[in-house]
Amino acid sequence: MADLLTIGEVAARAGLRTSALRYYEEEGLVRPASRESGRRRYDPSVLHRLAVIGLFQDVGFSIREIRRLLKRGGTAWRPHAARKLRELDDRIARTGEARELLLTVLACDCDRLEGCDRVRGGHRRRPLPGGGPARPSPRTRRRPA
Amino acid sequence: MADLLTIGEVAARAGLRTSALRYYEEEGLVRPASRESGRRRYDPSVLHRLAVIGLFQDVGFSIREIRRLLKRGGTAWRPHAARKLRELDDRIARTGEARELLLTVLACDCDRLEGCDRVRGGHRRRPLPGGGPARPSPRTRRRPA
DNA sequence: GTGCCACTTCAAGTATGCTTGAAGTCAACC
DNA sequence: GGTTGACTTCAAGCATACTTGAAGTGGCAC
Repeated sequence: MADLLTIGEVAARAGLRTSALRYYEEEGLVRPASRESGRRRYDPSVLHRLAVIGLFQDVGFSIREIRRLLKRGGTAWRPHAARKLRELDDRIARTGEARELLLTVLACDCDRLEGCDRVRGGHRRRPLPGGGPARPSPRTRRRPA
Repeated sequence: MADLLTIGEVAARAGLRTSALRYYEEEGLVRPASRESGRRRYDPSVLHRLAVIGLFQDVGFSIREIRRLLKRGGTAWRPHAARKLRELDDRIARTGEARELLLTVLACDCDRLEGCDRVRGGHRRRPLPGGGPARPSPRTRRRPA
């Protein structure tokens, strides 16, 4: 059965621009689609992959990180994934803290956010000298149109 | 008492570069520091503000959004903060999903991530036509050095 | 056969969040 | 007085994740 999708259909269903799909292909996030007279034809399963990509992207992984996660089996894939898992735990904790902070200031009406005592301790970034990237460094996702 | 900090000291304690601090001042995230013969002198309280900024930044808010949140009292500040709160709830949920997904693939050793059934449903991006920004669009944070 | 539309490639542009470089200033130490 | 080191401003550069524009192609309707 040839229930393949055009790039326009995939884009519409995934909530992306066609340019994003071409970019993902170029970056190796999705396999190059088969062609019919030059035009891309996608297997519907690409939609699921795009959902996974979108999920990881939303939670702060860069395209290169996602590519590494999705290309299983590379050397040290497992430690990489495990590291990412710990990052997610960190991220969940920080997001909870931010949520608490926002709740507090929404509730207490105090004028200075700084006095709220909510953030003290535990929020320092790692020192500059050495030690690699200080943070996971989430990416910028462009909103469609 | 003049226990004010130089920009270098603030940077070291906050885990930032001095260039970031100047940038934050320029962008209105922190008030312009007082000057001593041209050089910035910071009140130590700026460290707490920087921690708050870092926290919100880490959980996906842009500098402009953070500025709005920290400049309380502007028109519609409260609805803005409330909206951000809902965004955080979304983000926490999605991060949890990503975590589950990573856990699954780490555990099950299956070769295709697509078959894991973990992400189906609920992960579509909003349709393109109208409706404003499809996503909160977290920012890129440069890692120091 | 002539529109038209969705597609193609490729190069260049955009927004965010900074960093880097050039050129100069200030205070302190020798 | 000279050098050093941390600072100053300003302009330009960079990475990420795409978008946009130009110029052309393929197939279908009329």
